[in-house]
Amino acid sequence: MALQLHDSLSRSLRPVTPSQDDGVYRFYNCGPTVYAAAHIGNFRSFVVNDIIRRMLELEFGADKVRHVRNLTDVDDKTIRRAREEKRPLTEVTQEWTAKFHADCAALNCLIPHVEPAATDHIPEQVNMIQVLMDKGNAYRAADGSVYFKVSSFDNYGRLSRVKERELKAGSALEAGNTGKDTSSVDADEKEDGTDFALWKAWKPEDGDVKWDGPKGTFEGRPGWHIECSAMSKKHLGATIDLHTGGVDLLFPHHENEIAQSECCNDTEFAHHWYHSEHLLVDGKKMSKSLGNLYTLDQLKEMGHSPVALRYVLLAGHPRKQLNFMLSSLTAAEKALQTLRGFRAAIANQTGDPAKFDGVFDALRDDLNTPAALGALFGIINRGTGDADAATFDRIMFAIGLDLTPPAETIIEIPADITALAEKRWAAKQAKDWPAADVLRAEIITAGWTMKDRKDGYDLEPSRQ
RNA sequence: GGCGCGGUCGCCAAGUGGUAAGGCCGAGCUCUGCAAAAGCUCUAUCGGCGGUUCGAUUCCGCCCCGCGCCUCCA
Repeated sequence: MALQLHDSLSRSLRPVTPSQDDGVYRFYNCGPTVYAAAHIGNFRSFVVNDIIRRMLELEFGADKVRHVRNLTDVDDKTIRRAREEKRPLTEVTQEWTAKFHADCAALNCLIPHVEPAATDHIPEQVNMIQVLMDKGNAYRAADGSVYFKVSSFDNYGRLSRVKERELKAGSALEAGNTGKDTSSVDADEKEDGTDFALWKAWKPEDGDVKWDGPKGTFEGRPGWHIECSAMSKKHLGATIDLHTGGVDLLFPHHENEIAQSECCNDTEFAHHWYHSEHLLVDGKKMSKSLGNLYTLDQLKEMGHSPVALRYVLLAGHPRKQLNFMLSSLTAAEKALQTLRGFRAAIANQTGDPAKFDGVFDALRDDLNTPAALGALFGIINRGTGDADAATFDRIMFAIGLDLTPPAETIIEIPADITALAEKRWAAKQAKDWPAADVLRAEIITAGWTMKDRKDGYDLEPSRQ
């Protein structure tokens, strides 16, 4: 079975194949906006993309995959953050980029081949906007901003099936079920409500964040969507094999990218579109207002490991909303232990690679990670038999689970606890069971767990 | 209002037109003085009502409930 992925444009499962003669598969994954720590929902999409990357490597070879993921380092949010903290924009974005990289590493994500930043590609974006203006697909508004003229692109709305972006009677906004502030939406200067910004003229609140714009426009900065069009073209070419991101990017972001790129390049932008679904927390989308937003650091502070989070993210189908619960992390830690135990049990054993075919089949079938995990445990439950260690490791590579046991944390054991443990051990050696039991109870009360071995014991702090 | 998704064991979660994977929790057992660890065993008829079919959890229709996007969010 060949690798197949769902394609959002045709809404069907389509095989994944390189379209260019060099056999290199090119894919672009919309990356983070670096203004704060990414939350675990963001990481769901990056982990899913990491599995795509890994599956592509297994499918075509590591040297036949080109993976690009951008960094959005200039937009309203980054600028606001810098202004609030009275720091230069680059200082803020570099800080959060470093944090993002650290989190990705902790989650065992492979590093993209290219990680272009928007601010490093201003000329490319300006050029693209220039072309669009020259072709009549974009216009300059009175304030010097440039907008894309949606009506100039017939295919607009094909991806999202949203033909009109205007507010209609009965829309969410009209219905009043929104408390969001729409005053900052740059609607004033647009010829049509559906048009979107390619270039945003400088405003006082932008501070020193500004660049020269296309000819005849004012200083300013690029709109959000254009960076992906420009950077994808620069690093992967006018037509790419796959473009990915979270569902929320489907509209307007990806719809707009298609419009810009296809009008500019006169060729298909992406052969294949893949969108991962949202991670929900306690049944709702994460949001600061609901207070159900978690970062990797927060989970670590609660004593959970990044691998456990990765496992939890794998436990749901990537294209289905996944309901995250903290208890899932505990379940994941246990499952991971089983995996580690199995791996240790088969050590360097060789066996029948075909034994694990079901796991790879599930993965190749639109990245069905939960089914793959199910198949894996099904095999594990039938015993170590002729399990092939190398094949097992390939599975771990594919889903990116690092089974290396978490580094032994050095824990200071208080002297009084050690003393109690020594006394109990002595009582046990003397077969004075009542005394031993009393001492065990005392140790437990003190918050520690004494685990006996044949030749000694271990002490661990009791988990809350 | 438009577009889309989902409702499967206590929790998480796959799946198929022929009576439902897996993980966690729980229960019982084995092994250990106890505990821990490990091993074994056990636990669902798939939101509701109709329809199609020899047969539906799986296809169609309606209803109920939940979620997402439509607003520079992964």
